[in-house]
Amino acid sequence: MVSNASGQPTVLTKAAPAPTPPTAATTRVALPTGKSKAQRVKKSSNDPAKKRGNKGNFSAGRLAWLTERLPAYNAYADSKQKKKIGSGLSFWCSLLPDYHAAFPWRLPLKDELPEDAEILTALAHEPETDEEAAEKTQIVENAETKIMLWYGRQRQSNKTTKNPFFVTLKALRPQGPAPKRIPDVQFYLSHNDFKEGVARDFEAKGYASQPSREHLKLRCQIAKELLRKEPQNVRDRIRSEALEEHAEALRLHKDASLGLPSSNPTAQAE
DNA sequence: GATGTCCCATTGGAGCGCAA
DNA sequence: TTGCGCTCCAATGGGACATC
Repeated sequence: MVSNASGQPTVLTKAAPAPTPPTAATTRVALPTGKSKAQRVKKSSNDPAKKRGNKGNFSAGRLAWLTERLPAYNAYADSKQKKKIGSGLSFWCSLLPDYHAAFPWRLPLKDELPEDAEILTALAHEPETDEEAAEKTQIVENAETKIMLWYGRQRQSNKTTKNPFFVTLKALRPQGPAPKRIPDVQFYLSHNDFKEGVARDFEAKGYASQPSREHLKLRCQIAKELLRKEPQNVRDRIRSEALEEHAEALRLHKDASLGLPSSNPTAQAE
């Protein structure tokens, strides 16, 4: 049995990470006297081994292997064809077996492939006990989860960092919820073909002398009554036009959320 | 050189939308 | 209904830097 030299987790943990006490990294304390934060000179290292931050889950060899297949993953993701893993049609159906063939399950994620063929064979040795079989299942599932997350993140970070307008477009996205469909009676009330009729009734009933805060309520009452008296084909027309208008409003909201240009000339001018 | 602090890169997990 | 893909956020590890 090959021990996990790099101490990587071999069990998938679904529970939330235990809260950790504040560390130097999480607690911000005022800088000591001397150079301010802005005065500090950032020195970016070209040496990947000396790069700041978390070193990640994968060895350099594995990263290279995964990176090679990133364009294929991007093409698969762009196609929006969601296929189940195991269906034989998913990107993962070919990638994951290839990965496990290239990197033996007993080799810790952060360890490089050994050059010695004998060691390689030993690392790929199939489990002999139930215990080992369970361990292999966990290791394989763990690795596959990490691989899928890795690809998703690579794709996301590429999209956001390669598009210079991403931040600006994001800021311009609508903050509110999607527009709601107004009731048919409200649509009827504001419809060019019927609003005059409502106004006539409003005048005829002498509602204009009522307090202005009551006007909207009274107009709605009239519209409700008039709509009820309309023939079925008119009521159907109102319903379909209201649905159409709502669908258009939803489409515009979605486009704006995605940062797409509006098809509405007025909105474009703004 | 040792120590303390900052800050970057990466991660896991939750939650949501949507296609199958 | 299921589960994949995506997004967001807090946590983590560790190099860079300033100070003593």
